[in-house]
Order: sequence, then structure tokens, then C-alpha cells
Amino acid sequence: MMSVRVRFAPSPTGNVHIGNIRAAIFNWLFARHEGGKFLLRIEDTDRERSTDEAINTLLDCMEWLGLDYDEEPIYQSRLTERHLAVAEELLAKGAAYHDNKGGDKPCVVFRMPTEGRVEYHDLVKGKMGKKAEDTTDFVIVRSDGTPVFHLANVVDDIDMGITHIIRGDDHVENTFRHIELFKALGATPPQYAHLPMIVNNQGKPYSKRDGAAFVGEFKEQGFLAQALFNYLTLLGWAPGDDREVMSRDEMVAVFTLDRCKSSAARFDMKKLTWMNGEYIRNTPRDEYAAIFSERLREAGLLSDDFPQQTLEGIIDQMQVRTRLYNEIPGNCSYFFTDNYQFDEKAVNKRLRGEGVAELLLEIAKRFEALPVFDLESTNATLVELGERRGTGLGAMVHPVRVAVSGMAEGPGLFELLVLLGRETVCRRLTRVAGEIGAI
RNA sequence: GCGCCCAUCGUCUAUCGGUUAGGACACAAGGUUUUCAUCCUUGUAAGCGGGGUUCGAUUCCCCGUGGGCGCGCCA
Repeated sequence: MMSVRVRFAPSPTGNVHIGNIRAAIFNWLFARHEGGKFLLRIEDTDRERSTDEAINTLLDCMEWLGLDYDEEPIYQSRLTERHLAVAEELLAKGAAYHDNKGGDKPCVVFRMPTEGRVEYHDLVKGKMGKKAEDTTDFVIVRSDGTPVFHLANVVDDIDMGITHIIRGDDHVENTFRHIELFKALGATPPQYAHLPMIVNNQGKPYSKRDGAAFVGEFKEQGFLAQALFNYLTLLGWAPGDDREVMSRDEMVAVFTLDRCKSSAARFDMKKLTWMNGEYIRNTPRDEYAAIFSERLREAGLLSDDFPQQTLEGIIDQMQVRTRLYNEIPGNCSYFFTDNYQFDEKAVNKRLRGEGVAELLLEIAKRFEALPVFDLESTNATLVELGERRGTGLGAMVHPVRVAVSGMAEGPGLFELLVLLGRETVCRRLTRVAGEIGAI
């Protein structure tokens, strides 16, 4: 049994599209499951776009996602002579011919069969085929003497000993051509598996206009590599049981191509975000703490003299509530500065009511008078006041939360108050009481 | 236009002829007159249409419909 060799063959343009990286992930999973090799071939024949920077971006993305490859990357641009030699071979065999429909110099065109059928068995789509008369000849060497994708792709796959080609749906038509190319070159065509496209809300291929479309953008927005990897794996594939959040080892253990779907999958940012939150909650606390602090320092909110114990308490409260690392500064700036933003809806709902200013001042006064300012005492204060006024605890809690944090969400109120400290809480309550109309 | 492919809750999916069609996201309600960006419970919600094959079709076949992809010098 020949051992599996698959490849990821991106053209380095500076951005790696999620559709492409999903194909890379599936290749990687397949190789690891089969105990085969996962190879990287950089199709850098477009010298204009294939800069060193673009190649480094590509390599960074793969490293970030943990897509380790098994042999030195192949750079297609260095193989041009080989491609052209093969074109000559095809010409000599009569499998290709010169043509100059373009007008200027002739190009080399590969001859497709004219009778019979071109068929292959797709590992995810099943039996595929079309009549030879429905196929058309195609250019393999441009009139400027450079090899075209089809030729280079097939020649390299032969030379690299590729056994399985796992790629996007949009290559199905090319497959009929490529198979004939393999045959004309006396090579056995590899096995093919075509993955469904990742589409947007309109069912069109997912592009930059639909939001983050490149791996780098997800990284920048604070998505975890593991979460993106896991989410993408579930687009067009399922383990067969009810598992969704899975470790890499689990996925490798059960990944097979026959469990891939053949219909397009819609990209759902909400589910990815949820999954990212799952991964963040499962991140070791130390690791989360480091990232948390880093993000706040970047935002200019955390200084070195911030009390460590308080910071630890904030981290405990925030880790379970973080879905995206980028949300961190915006979601808890109030812990670090008096200059926090007020959410307009929350203000309107909780602070605009009659008597709220007076209430906040009353609460501040009672907090000042407490012997100790902790969870129990602050809680008791508001419960008692709520009873005394006959309005209940809710009428106390919400205005206080919005006043001291500016938002309607966050840690439990009493945890929040204790972390902020009596001084800060009272200062804010007093200030907000005086400025309600101006907020 | 021609060719190829696809079709289960709003979304991602399970089901490989017999299920009360399951799970997850999202949404809604409750726990909670202390919030949700956490947690628990519950709920709403699906087989594109028409023919066959079969004792029985979401599942197999055909025809429609809808969508995607491709159609000689992008990759």
C-alpha cells in the first residue's frame, strides 16, 4: 500500500483566504490520520505578487495554525525549465500542439480526447464524469513561453509523488483536464477529493467583503488558532457523533474523507465567536492572564503599579466572559480608568429615571459609612435600602452598575464593587449623580 | 447558452430504507425584582416540488425548481 502524500499548494499573494486554509487543514488532517506526509508547494509563478513578504505571511499563518509540513517547501517558480521540458515532450508525442488564436506568437495547447468519457471517482463527491466532446483543449504554455497553472500543477504533483489531491470544489472542472494530462504523461492520476465552498449569507463564495476573510485578520481580531482550526474543520466535515469542540488529536483520530459533505457551507461568525469563547475559557489561567494584561497595556489602560491582587480578581471575572481577545479593553476599561465609556442604551434605561441621582448619592453615603466594604456588606446595604424604599434590589443594582461601569453587563455587581474599591465606587456614584443629564 | 456539481431547523450538521428526524450556534422563556459576555433548565424551528422503485422513502432513480462552479493564454 502506497503511503499517503498530500500537498497544500497556495499561491502567495500576501493573504491566505479561509477557504484555502480550510483545504490545507483537511489535507493536514488526512495526512496525519493516514500516517502520511503533508507537503507544501508554493506556487509563486506570479512574480509580481509573490514577494518574500507574501511568502513569509503564508508561512506565519501555517505556523500559527500548527500546520506543520514534512519536507522542505517546493517553490514552483524554480521548476519552470522542467515544466517547459514536459511541454516539449507532449508536443513531440502529439498530445499538444501549437496554436496562435491570440494573434501574436503561438502558445502550446493540450489536446483533450474527442470521444468516450473522462471519468474519475471523487472521494467526497463520488462518481464524476463527462463526455469527451464536452471537454475543450486548453493552453499549457503561454505565447510568452511561460507555463500555465494546469501544466505546472500536474507536473509538480507527479514529481512530488502526490497520492491524493484535496482541494476546493471550484477545481472540479480542472480535474477532468488534469487527469488527461497525467495520462498523457504516463502517470497514474492521484485520488481526488473536492471540498465544498465556504459561502456567505447570499450563498456566494465568502470574500473579504463579507468580513474577515483572511487568516491574518482572524488572528488580529483576537481569535485563537485552535478555535479557528476547529471551526473550519466543522465546515463540510463532522465526526459522526455529537462532538464539536474537539482537540486536534481527536480530530486526527477520526478524520476521514468519506465523512466530508459535498454541499456548500455558510460561514457563521457567531458560531466561531462562541467557539472562540469556549477555547478562551479552557485556556490555562496563566496564559489568559498574560494575554489579558498585554491587551490592556497595549490599550494604555494597565500600568505597572496597578495592584496585583485586584488585577488577579479582575482576570478571574473576565476569563469566563471573554469571547474575543479584542473585546477585552472595551469590556473592562472601567476597572482601570475613570474615563470609561457609557453605553447609551444602558444609561437611558437605568439612569434617566426619576430620583436616580438622589438614589446614587444615598447609596454612596451608606457605602462610606460601612465598617468594611465587601461582598456581604455591599449586598446587605442594597437589599436593605431596596426593602426600605419598597423598590426591590433590582432597582438598586442596575443604576449602580451602569453608574460605576458604564455598561449593562459584567461581573456580578458586588464582585464588581469590591474590585473597584470603596473609594472609586463612591467617587463615581457621586460624580454620575451630578452629571446624569450630561452623560 | 453548454457542461459539471449541490439541496435536512434561520445557520453548521447527524441519519448510510423503518428514528417521537438527534446535536450545536443563534433566538425565546425560566433559574435570577444582580446584569450577561458565564452557568443550568426548557422551548420555537427542518427533509425544495413532482413522479417513480419499495411493504415502507429524508435516504435509491428520473424530471423540474433553486443555488454554486467551470467554459483556451488567473491560480
